[in-house]
Amino acid sequence: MHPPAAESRLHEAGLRATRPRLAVYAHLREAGGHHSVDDIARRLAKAGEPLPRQTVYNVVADLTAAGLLMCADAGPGRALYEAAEEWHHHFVCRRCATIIDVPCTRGRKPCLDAPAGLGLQIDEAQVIFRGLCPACRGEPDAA
Amino acid sequence: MHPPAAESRLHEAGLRATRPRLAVYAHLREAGGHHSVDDIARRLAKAGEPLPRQTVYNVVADLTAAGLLMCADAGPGRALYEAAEEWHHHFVCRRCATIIDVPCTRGRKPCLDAPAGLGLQIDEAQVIFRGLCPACRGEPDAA
DNA sequence: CCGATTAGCTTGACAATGTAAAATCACGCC
DNA sequence: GGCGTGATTTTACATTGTCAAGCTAATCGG
Repeated sequence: MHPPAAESRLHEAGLRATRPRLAVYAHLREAGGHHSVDDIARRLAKAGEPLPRQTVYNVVADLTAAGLLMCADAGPGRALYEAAEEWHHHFVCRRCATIIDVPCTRGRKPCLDAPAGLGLQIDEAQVIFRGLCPACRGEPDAA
Repeated sequence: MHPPAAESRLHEAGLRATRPRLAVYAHLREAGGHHSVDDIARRLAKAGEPLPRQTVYNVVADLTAAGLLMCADAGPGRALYEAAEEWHHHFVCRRCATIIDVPCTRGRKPCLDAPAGLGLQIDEAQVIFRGLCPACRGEPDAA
């Protein structure tokens, strides 16, 4: 689940393949989904690889810069990271706050163009869909 | 700049037109742009209308629910609010973090459809554009 | 006009999240 | 083996957001 490719990709980015980095990356790949920094730290601690919070912040920042991780935009609040290969968007349920990946129609960045005339140079376009997930649609309007 | 319409709109939403609410709303309309909660509190304090932080949180939540304010998605971190009438998106500069409004091509929600087959009921789609703003494009790659 | 009820405001404390600075450790190189 | 750089760890701190309880003030019924 955590191919040695991770090491090469780190080296390509000029980063050393250290234990914390491999651990965070491997964990995100195995677990899948979207996780906050403290979430990652907690899970790694349970898995017998406790890392200081600050280290996870550093690792996550490095790996994101190296392109191994993506920071998932899901509205204000904590930053969520995921190990993703392909560019995609996110759906956030208004009721249960579940996050569901939404494949990008184009599959590459930027997948959407901003209106011309503003002089903007667009690198990427992240879409956040909001609404009700399948599970919450079925339930009544209970709080 | 803060038409009495604000009062009627509050009443329509079943809310009382109290001083804090009018102050926050008027300030956001006058100042324009995107502001965090503490930002609003600081500015109101300078303007001679100090409000407790918690009150601003309450007011902002109420006004957002009433449709007078919008919560601007601009990535993780603090929540930004703005007094907006029309649905639009945001551009965030990678260098200077400036936020620029991007008009929505459709102008109504949802302005984008998620792929079918996931069973999602989409209410709205917020797009975050990232790249370089006109000012930062001209500058060299200095940090 | 007076009291009861309710919405809203205020206060204080707290938890979560993110950031900064400095010390220690480990690897690669000479 | 000694040095220098990158990485990790530790410590401390600032910011952001939330919870709970009490108080104020506006509204409604008498």
